Order: sequence, then C-alpha cells, then structure tokens
Amino acid sequence: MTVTLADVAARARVSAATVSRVLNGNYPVAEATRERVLSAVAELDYVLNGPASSLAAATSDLVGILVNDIADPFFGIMASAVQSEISGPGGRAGGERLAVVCNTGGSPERELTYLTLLQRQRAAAVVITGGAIEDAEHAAALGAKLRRLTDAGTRVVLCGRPPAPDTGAAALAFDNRGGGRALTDHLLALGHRRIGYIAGPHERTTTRHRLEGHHEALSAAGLPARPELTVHGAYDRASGFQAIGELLRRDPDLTAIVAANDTVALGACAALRERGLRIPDDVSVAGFDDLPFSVDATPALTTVRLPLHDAGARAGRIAAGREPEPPGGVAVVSGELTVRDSTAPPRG
Amino acid sequence: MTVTLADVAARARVSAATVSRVLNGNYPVAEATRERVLSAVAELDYVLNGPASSLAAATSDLVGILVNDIADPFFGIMASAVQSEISGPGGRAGGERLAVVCNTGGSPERELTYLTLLQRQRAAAVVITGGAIEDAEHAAALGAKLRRLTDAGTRVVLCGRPPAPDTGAAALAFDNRGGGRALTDHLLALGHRRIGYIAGPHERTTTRHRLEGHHEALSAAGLPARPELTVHGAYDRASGFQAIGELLRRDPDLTAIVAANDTVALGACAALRERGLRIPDDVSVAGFDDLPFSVDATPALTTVRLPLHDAGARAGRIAAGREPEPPGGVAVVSGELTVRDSTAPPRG
DNA sequence: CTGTTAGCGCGTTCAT
DNA sequence: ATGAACGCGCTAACAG
Repeated sequence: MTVTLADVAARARVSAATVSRVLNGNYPVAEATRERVLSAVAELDYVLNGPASSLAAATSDLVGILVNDIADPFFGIMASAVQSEISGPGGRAGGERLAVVCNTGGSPERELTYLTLLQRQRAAAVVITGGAIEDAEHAAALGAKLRRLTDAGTRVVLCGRPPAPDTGAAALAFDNRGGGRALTDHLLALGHRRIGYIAGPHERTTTRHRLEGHHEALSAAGLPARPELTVHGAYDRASGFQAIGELLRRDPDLTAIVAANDTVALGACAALRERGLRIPDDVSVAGFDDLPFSVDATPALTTVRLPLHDAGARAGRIAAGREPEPPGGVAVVSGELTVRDSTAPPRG
Repeated sequence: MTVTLADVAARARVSAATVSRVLNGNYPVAEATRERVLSAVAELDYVLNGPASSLAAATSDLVGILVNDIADPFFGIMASAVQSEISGPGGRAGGERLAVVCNTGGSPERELTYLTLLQRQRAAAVVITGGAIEDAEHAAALGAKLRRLTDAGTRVVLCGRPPAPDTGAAALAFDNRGGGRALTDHLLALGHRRIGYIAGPHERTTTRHRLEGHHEALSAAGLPARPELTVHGAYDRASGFQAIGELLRRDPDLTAIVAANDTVALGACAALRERGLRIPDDVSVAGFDDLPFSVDATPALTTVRLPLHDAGARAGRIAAGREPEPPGGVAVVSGELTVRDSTAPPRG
C-alpha cells in the first residue's frame, strides 16, 4: 500500500540503511549511490514515516510553542519569529522542524497538560512565551515538569518570562519593571501627578513587574502610594474600557492613564473618547508592548517597545541549537520607551 | 531509563495490551484493573510514547494549519479558533490533538513542503487558510498533493479559500466577491465617483475576487472602468502607505479609497493624514476583514466583517471529525458590510 | 562506504 | 475481560 524505505532500497538496489543515511545526510554515502537513491525516492514518491523515524531515533522534529492565545499579536509575533528560526542543521531528514502551537489561555492546568503532550511527542524543544503565573503549587509542578523535559533532552526556552531556576530551561526575560518605570518617569517628567493604572490580571509576573516599575517611579519622585488608582483586569480591550469608568469615579481629576499593555490602552482610549475627553489634551494615555497597530492609533500611542520578533527569533535559534544559551542561562531583554502623541503635559 | 508500557504493566500486574486498552479507552476493561493501571501510570509518572503509538496505529494526533503568517491577526484568529476545536473524541489517548502551525509566507513551494512534512507526520488532518495562488502548475501540484493526503486518510479542510475540486478536500470559502461589491456599492450610494483601489498581490484568489466585486459594483452603476486607479501591493501597512502616493498622483481628486484589507487601509490612512487630508471629510477609506484593531482606528474603519473565528472553529471541528463536511464539500461564508466613521459622502 | 542485525514502544489481531 | 505474539517503518550499532 504505502511506500516504505524497503521499497526504495529495493528500487535503488541498496540496503535500507543506506537509504536512511542518504535521507538523513549524517553519514558519508558515495555520490553515485546517493543519486540512485534519490531518484528511487522521487520515482516512488516516497515520504518518510515520521513516527517510525522518531521512534527509532528517540527524538522528533517537533518544537512546541506555548502561548496564551495565538490570536493575540503579542504572542503571534513571537510564535512567528520562533517558527522562522527553528529549521536548520540538527533536525532530521531535511532539517525541517515543525512548530506545535499550544494555546494555554493562561491556564496553569492547560500549560501542564500541553507540556505533557509535548513530552509524549518527544518534542525536540519547547518555547514557553508570556509571563508566569505566581502560584507556589503550580510553580513547583511546572518546575518539575520542565526538569523532566530537559532531563529527557528536550531544550526548553522561556521567552518573555522570568527564569525558572534549577529546571535546565534557558530564559529570555523582558525587563517589564524597567519599562514600567520608564513610562511613569516620562509622565512624571511631563508634570503629571494624578496617574491611574490599569493593571493586568493578578498573579502574573508580567502584571506585577510592570506595576512595580510604576511604583518605583512614583516613590522615587516622592509621591505617595495611591492604591485606589490601580485597577486590575484582563489583558484585553474590554478591560481597558471598563477600567476607565472605575478610575474616573475614584478620581475624576486624573490627568494620565497607564495601561497594562497596548490593547488595554486602546480600550481605555475608546472609553475616554466616549466621555468626551480628548487625548492627550485632557488625559494622557500610555500602553506597553508596541504592537503594530499602536502606531496607527490616533493619537499614536506612547508605549514601551518590546522586541517581540527578535526575542522570539533568538528563542527559536536557541531551541534549535543554532545559538548557545545566554551566559548563566538567562538574558534580560530591555524595552524601549517610545514617546508618541498620546502623552503630553497636563492642562493648566 | 524511560518508563514504558511494559513497566506500567508489570507494576499493575497486567499485560501491556491491557494498559494500552485502558489508556486508549477503546476496549472494555474491568473497573478494578482499570484503576490499578491508572495508579501505576501515576506512580511511575508514565507518559505515552507518541511516535511509537502513531507508528503502530498508523495515524497521529497532529493537525496541520497552514497560514501565510501567524503574526498577522487575520491568520492568528483563524488558527486560534481551529486549535480550540480540534481536541475531542476520535483522538488517541485523551483525545487531545496538537496544532502544527506552518508559516508559508504565501510561497507555493513552502506550501507544498509543509504539506509533505505533515504527510510525513501522518497528520490526522490539515487546515489550509487564506487565499490560493493562481498558477496552473502550482495548482496541479497542490491538487495532487491534497489527493494523496486525503487518500491516506488525512482530512483536509480549506478555510477561506475556494474549493479544490477532485481532491477530497472540504472548503469553507469566503465570499470575497460579494463583500467587495457591497463595499463599493456603499461608497457609490454615498455619492463617490472617483474611487481608488489598493489591491493585494497579483495571482491570489482573494485579491482577484475582492477586485472583481469592486468592478461589478462600478459597472452596475454604469461607471467606466479606470484601471489606472487600481494599484497592487502586499497585504501590509507599507503597501497601503505607498499606494496613496501613487494613486493621488494618478488622480488628485479621488474622494474614496478601497483597500485590500484593514491593514492596508490603516497604512493608507496614515499616508493621507500625513498629507493633511482628513478622513472621511476629504477622503473616505474602507478596509476588509474587520480585524480587532479596526474599530479602534480613528475614525473607526468601514469594512467588511469576515467571521474569521467562526470559520476557523468550524474548520477545526470538520478537521477533527466532530462535524460533517458541508453538503457537496463546499460552504460559502459571507462577509457583512460594516459601516463606521471612515466613510462619508464626498465634499461639495 | 555499505550491508546485517537488532531493537525502538506500542496497537492489534487471535486466543483463552 | 485479559494475555501472547507479531509487526508497524525506521535508525543505530556492528561488521566488513
């Protein structure tokens, strides 16, 4: 029925082992036989059996990518970059590696489930994107799982997430704290003193670090902490939209809003506009990430640019073994304050 | 070294076959032994060997998703939806299926390469998103490849692409022509007569169909064809930005612009603003797709809403065998004209 | 440089 | 309801 290695071997009048060697290109094979094999492959329209190959070799060409949601450009950009860099030397026949994208929805359970599924597939590597969930129990379970993966030879790279010590995983961590601080420093320098903060979900490192940066800036400026000016919500547009109502109720004289990310910021902008408030004349707004649409918002959004593509590409290369891990297994990736038109000095 | 079925069997004092049956849940197993097996699995921290399982069963739990670029929300949204629907009954141990996302970059060669790679993996199904490339040679090669896949038992679903007759592939085709026509009809009804069109790349069904809809509307209104008012470019922001310069040079008195999609439209808006033209006062602009950011553009973008999530979800269910194929293997998915603030009657 | 020999770990008959 | 035996298709020693 289906063509196998043996069929190709027979056609090319060599042994199956030789065909395998030609296909994987790892052993020296005489040019003449090589060509004979390749034409037999072409003539029979032979396609290697991946599962059989992976079984025998005890490793696959699959690279897992864990994301919260691939529909969110924040993750889409990283996943795309990872995918573009994972193929190359080291892979099986042809060096092509396949990206298995797993939407965790930010759920700890699904994160673990997908890691088990990737372990089952004997994935060559796993890239985990996005911030971590700060829950001791989950952290322990995740750490154990990562260790089992790395022990089994799966390369694990954390992209945009703090290091996981003693797991064997490499980490490219975003400097969310520094970015958060730079953003609030910018608003402070413009003269803002009443700043509302729309934070992400509780218990996520990304949320906490960005918020800590905000607080650092405030306290460095000698401003008192005003916890009532921080509201939490999801990393989505609706959250930003709703938060404006709450924040304005708590302090109608806010002159600036910092959002957890650009998507939230856009929701906030929409809510402000709906109330007849002008940006940045009445209220300044800042985001985080610098997603592609942020430059096209009106006014163009002040934000912190995260090199999502570059970080993803590097994670992909590390996952593919094409680039060494960063020294100590950890590299910090900085964001860059990107001032545009949505922030300006407060009125008066 | 690594725990195998046999180890679990020994621990549970049953045969390997029984363990397999428990894990796959396809055969009746006594409740008592079932529990014994499951606790042995837990105690030994056993993880099924996917490649071995796939080899023996001659099928895998992998579902391929071909996209132009997963970083583009147009594809990200569909891929996310596919992914959310592919798990469930019919899959191996646990029913969990994994999504293999392949960025083709719109290249015919990579499209074929990835299909071969998925064939190699014995993928359970393949979902191909986005428009097709109109090249006879490639169409033939692709058709042959699809037929080989379906013959081998891989379910193939085209999502947002016209049917591929005689390949065994199901198709959910977007009504790009109807959407394109509705959009231009809308502009015509507003009174526009000089309409520029920024089309996508040549040789793509999506480009051609949207453009044909545009021409249908013009000719139904008795307007002469003005080929010089159509420029082609990529489906990206830069293309829209550049096209404005070209179109305005060809006719400085254009009152409306139709873009290949929302991303292109945003680039066009930026270029218009840069020239001091106001939208929609001086020039109306319309997009296509209704991506999430389009409602937040200022002014909010008039566009044709494509149910990307729903279409992807349906494609996922069909791929997973959880929903029957549409009658005749083809379903047309309509877009919905969504009028917002970027279009208005021309001045004067 | 090439052939021979063993498995890789699991699913699936066929018995019982 | 359970076990024994075989084979899925390939890679990796080991010879030569």
